[in-house]
Amino acid sequence: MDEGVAGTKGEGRVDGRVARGNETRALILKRAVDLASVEGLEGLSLGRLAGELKLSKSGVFALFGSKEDLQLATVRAAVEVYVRHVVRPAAELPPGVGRLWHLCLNWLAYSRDRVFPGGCFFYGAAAEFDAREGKVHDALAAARADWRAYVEETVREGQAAGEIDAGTDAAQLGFELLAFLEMANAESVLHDESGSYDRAATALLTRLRAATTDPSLLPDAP
Amino acid sequence: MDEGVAGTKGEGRVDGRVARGNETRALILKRAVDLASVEGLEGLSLGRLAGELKLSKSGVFALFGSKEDLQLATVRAAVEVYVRHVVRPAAELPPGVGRLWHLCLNWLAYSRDRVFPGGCFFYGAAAEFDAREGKVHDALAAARADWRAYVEETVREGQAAGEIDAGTDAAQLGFELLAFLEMANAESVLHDESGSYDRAATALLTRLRAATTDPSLLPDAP
DNA sequence: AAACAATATGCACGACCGTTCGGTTAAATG
DNA sequence: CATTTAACCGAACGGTCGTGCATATTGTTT
Repeated sequence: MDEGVAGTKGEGRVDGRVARGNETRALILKRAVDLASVEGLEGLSLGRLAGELKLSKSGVFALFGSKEDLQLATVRAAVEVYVRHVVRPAAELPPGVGRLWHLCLNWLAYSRDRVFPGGCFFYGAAAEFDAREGKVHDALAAARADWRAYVEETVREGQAAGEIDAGTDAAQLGFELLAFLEMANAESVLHDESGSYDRAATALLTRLRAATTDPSLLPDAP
Repeated sequence: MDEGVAGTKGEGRVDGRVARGNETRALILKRAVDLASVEGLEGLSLGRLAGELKLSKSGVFALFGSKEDLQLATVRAAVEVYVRHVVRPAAELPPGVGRLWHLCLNWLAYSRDRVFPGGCFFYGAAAEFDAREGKVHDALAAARADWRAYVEETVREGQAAGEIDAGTDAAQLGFELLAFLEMANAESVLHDESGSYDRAATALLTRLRAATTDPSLLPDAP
């Protein structure tokens, strides 16, 4: 069984020591996701993390158990940030092509605003572990599969709402939209430039217009 | 001054020692590009490289001068492979939308056939160094810029040949085509699957059909 | 044959890596 | 109160990393 919130039992009482530990863990992970987005998950080092945060290396180690577990925890922490910036705001909108469009816009903002200093965390991490084996690869593959499935579901909801052509292949449309998003991130980070986000927005809008039943639901220009 | 072919002077005579060195260098780089495509350019290690090839670590080191120079040489070696598999075969076709289409097909084959065991070398390497500074980043950024410029030039040649709409924004079309290619590579390598190449081909063909003046120049299905 | 140049090696270095272990401090428990 | 439990530290371990350096080997030049 998994404790949703660590330390909760019966009433809201929490062990003060565990609470302190969770705070430290969160502090470490906050730094870890930023570091990993630039240097990679393998570039994470217990010593460096401890040094920057003025903790002992063995203390950091003890809080996670192993480097691999630290990497896995870092991935989970990045997922939370991702959901907060990209998924949740769009979920508040009614299903339809507008929600899909804003999902894309949120993603572009998440990348452009450098929520992670190295651009999209998962772009870098997935590229780093795509051809390897192990738990970290599996966690990243699962995270990406979830994200793709969510986008496809959003497409299907748009179809159910009558705003997206019923004949549209949801997986195909998702593939193309995500391709534009990731391409924008890649170009922008590599060349330290932001024009690619406009290109992506143009491409996204054109593609969505071709798939919607009512173009007036989408803006004229990005 | 840079020697295009090392050791050439006056006639075609080559120093036997230099020739041997070049062979060893090529042997090392052959292994290095494969290794780096899976483990990353930073994951390259002189000791491991030397061990696998039964050379001494200091010998490998002396041949390149530093790890950074080894990485740069590895990037150059990967460019050669890339040009041989993707660019050159398409350059033999007449300018037009057909050349552009085959450029994309070559890329898909280059990725799908795992010319590098970890998928497209530059996808991984660029993601690894995109947010860093230094010569390796610059080399990768330059390589990618060259590739994009080449694709755009191919688009413009197609326009000059009257096979692509004159009103098409070459940079925008290039952006979208490359997005599909890289997305296919990313999905395929991460999930160890090959269906994404079909998706990419479908997307590419649809996009090219929308931009060409004569759809009969393109196949009906990928 | 002598002088030279380039490849390749063996050995050692300092730095950093993840990990282990014993010990200290402080909160919860009885 | 004493005891247990959890966070955290300091020091050390075995390994690997990139890098120097002195030297042997091999090919070229005069």
